[in-house]
Amino acid sequence: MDVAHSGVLEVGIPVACRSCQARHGVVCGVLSSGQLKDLGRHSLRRKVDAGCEIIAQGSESSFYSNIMSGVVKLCKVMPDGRQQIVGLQFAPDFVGRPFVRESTLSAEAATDAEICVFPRSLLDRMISETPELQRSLHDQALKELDAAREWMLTLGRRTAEEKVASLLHLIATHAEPQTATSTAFDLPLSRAEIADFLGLTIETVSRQMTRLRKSGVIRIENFRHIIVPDMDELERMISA
Amino acid sequence: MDVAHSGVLEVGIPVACRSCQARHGVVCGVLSSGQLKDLGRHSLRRKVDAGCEIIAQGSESSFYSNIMSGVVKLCKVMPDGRQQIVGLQFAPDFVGRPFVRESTLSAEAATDAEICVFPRSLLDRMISETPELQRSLHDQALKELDAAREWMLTLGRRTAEEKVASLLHLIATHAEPQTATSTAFDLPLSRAEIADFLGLTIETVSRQMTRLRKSGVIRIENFRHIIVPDMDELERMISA
DNA sequence: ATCGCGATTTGATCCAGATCAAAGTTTGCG
DNA sequence: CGCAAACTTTGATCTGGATCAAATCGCGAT
Repeated sequence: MDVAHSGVLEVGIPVACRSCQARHGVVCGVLSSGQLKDLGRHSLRRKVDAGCEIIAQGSESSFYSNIMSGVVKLCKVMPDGRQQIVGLQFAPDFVGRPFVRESTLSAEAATDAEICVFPRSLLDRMISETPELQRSLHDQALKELDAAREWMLTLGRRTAEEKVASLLHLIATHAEPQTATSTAFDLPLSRAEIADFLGLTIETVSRQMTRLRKSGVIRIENFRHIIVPDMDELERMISA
Repeated sequence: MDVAHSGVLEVGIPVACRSCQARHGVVCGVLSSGQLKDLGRHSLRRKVDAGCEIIAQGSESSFYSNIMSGVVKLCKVMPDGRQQIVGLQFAPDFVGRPFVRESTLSAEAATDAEICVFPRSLLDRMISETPELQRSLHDQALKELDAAREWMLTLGRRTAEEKVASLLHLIATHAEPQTATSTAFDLPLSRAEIADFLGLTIETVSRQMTRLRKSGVIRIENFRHIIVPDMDELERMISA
């Protein structure tokens, strides 16, 4: 995936990583090379393991990130422990909510991932000053809004089988490589996480998965690796 | 509600309305008075009846609107007719998706409403040129994104009773007037629309409504008019 | 007023998906 | 290698909400 497209340019000066122990990152910057000077010393590339919480729900976070590789899940949990994944983000998405101190959701690496971290104060200022950056973040917000609303339809009106098919379609669409019709990919989510994304239980997810396998829509290897022989067939299941 | 806050200023020159038959509107404009001159002759205020479709799903729309009064529902429908309301908008929200030709959802007046209509081409240009407008639309997009994600939690993880309580809470929160704890309001949605917003059937909505009434959380008059004696109690039901 | 029709409520029954329970599988670690 | 803990699948049963089926209510038109 072309990272430069996202408005993120990698500069490549190796530095010690301040926030994660025993790892090192490289500096990266945002948008125009004129601004790289500003940002250079304040941002860094960082590796995070699967399960690592990038932003905690209800906390104030003092930084933003760009996803360089891997998958990040956005999650809301209720006081009694019920939880719902409200979005998946892939490279080169932006993580964090501009202009607002406290996050209403948590962001957690679903797979091992690399992110590029920026201090909030700096980036907030840059957003106000550079219209292209504002526009690029506005575009991503609108894209995420479309995705969220599409998922509301899935959560509210689709059956368990359609939900699972929708998830597979979503992942397949965002995880290359794919041939013309046949697609293979690794699921970035466990069964429990899939259940939390679809508003189902793990048992139901598992059962629908076997159902799709038995009906020939997908093949499963290693729990995680999925093959979709015919994407059209998968799309037909979603009736969309 | 303070409409000027939204970046919309009403100018108040009466003109014939081009798009709706037998009605008349008044010109209104966007943001700074310097730009009003530009926009003045191209936008108009318009009354729409409940049920009127402002933007059709899958169509290209050539205008944007601002809601001056009333409630607008955003709706997605599947080929087989299942449908899901994916958002409610109140004055002074902006309706329409900047920069994208085709809408993935329909916008329909849920109540009689007044909207202020702008030609797309003009506003797209203005958005690019005026950072405050861009910023204001960016903010609304982020607000809608938060609302959509909150609703995903409701759709995926709450029970029917909690869903209905969540809806009442949402409406109560956006429809004044309210005293310290007691609140009264008119529902802008029919039972069928509530069902489509909550991912339930009308029968379940009706049953949960009576349940809330019998347990004393709400009082119902006229199907449409609801009284919440104690908002705290309603909030406790949502566990949020 | 009364009629008629659509919206709402209420009741009876059904079923998709949840819950409870028990095997497999996979992975990491001593 | 072998065991333990976590994850996944499969099975049996239960249940919240859907579906099917009547009433009842409210409202505009005659």
